[in-house]
Amino acid sequence: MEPVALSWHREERADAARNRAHLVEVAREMVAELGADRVTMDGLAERAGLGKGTVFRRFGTRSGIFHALFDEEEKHFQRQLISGPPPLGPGAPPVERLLAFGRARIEFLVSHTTLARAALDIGRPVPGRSPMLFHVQVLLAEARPDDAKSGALALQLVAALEGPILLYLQSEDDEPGFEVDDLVASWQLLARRVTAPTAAPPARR
Amino acid sequence: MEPVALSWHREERADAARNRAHLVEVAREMVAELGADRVTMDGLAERAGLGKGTVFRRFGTRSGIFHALFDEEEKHFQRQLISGPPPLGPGAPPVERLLAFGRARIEFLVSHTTLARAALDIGRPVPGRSPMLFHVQVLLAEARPDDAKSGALALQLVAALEGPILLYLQSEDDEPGFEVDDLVASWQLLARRVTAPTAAPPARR
DNA sequence: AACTGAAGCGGACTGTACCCCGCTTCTCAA
DNA sequence: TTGAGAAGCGGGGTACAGTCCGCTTCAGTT
Repeated sequence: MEPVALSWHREERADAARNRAHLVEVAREMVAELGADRVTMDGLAERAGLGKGTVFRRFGTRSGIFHALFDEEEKHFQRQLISGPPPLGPGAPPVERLLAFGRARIEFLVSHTTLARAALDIGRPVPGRSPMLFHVQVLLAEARPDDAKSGALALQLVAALEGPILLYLQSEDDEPGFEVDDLVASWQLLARRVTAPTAAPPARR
Repeated sequence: MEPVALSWHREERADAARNRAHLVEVAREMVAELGADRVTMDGLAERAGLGKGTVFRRFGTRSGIFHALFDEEEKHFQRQLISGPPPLGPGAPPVERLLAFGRARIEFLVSHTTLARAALDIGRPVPGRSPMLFHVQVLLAEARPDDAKSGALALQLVAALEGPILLYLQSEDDEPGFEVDDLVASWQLLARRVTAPTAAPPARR
């Protein structure tokens, strides 16, 4: 009888895992040293002492590398959300948590802008099942159980949060653009108003 | 006395303008025929009977081509905003216009997704002075003169509108993802609540 | 320990975005 | 009409992302 595949994913082989870890480490060095845009696949492979094929096998695409790097940072952030102290973590009322989330997320993204942007891959868009999305959706549902059924609202709030930094705003140098505090304040305004109890029944039409 | 440069931009030379127009035309054909991702600079140059250098001189970058194509569509859209019939154009109360804008913009982006995405260029982000941003900012200021001072709110609402389509959503094929109607409905909810008269004075803190 | 199929590896190869620079064409003023 | 300088043009050159496939290494099995 042939072995039944219980998990969809066979474990990564030991040497492969070793190489992945090493590549991530070297990549981080190179990003720190040269900036993300000067990191090339060939350069990374060479400096890591591995073949180019290996790099691509591990990360699939150039932005895959930055995605991997960024993901490590994300994990720290997510840990705050699920087991950190309130109001960011559990234990505060949903709206409070939403507001805290907004500030924390914006500050996080601002301090990781280059990586976050380098990790973006147009054509293969951000996975629909992102933890950020889920988090906002849950909080939203707690705060206003009536709406938010489709998840579109959560998606849009996340986009309102991340879009300006990922997509629209000149990251650094030259003119000021927007201040972080403005973004935080106005997202919090948005979140508060969306979750505020509706005074009158929703307008006809 | 040497001539003073009154405008920052000397007019484009006649042959150059001719070439640009021709390139745009050929590019549009090729996009329709092959899909945006199979349009190459060399291919475009060859099919247009021009040198590769010329293509780059005119559009600067690959996504520049799609940007040019997309801009033409945008112009039609913007015309609706500034001189079309209400509620999209002028003549309706601001909140009505905002709601109409949301629907129109989402439908517009959905029907031009591939071009819009191809026009995206990470690294050189969307110009801060976009007409969309301005439009939303004005309507917002009319509806709620008290807040929206920094413009961040308008930016975030635009991001909420465009982000899901440009960045987060799998554009076509496979599973449903989100329905356009969900996006429209929930953005309108967002817009309505943000502009709704606040019941109580803004919460302390 | 030896075997074996799967997983991983390397690096030559390909396609393409973007640069460069000598040559051509335009524009405008005299 | 012509001369001069600027703007535009072409296409070969470069660098890099991503593919391919024959060889090597691993990890269970006997």
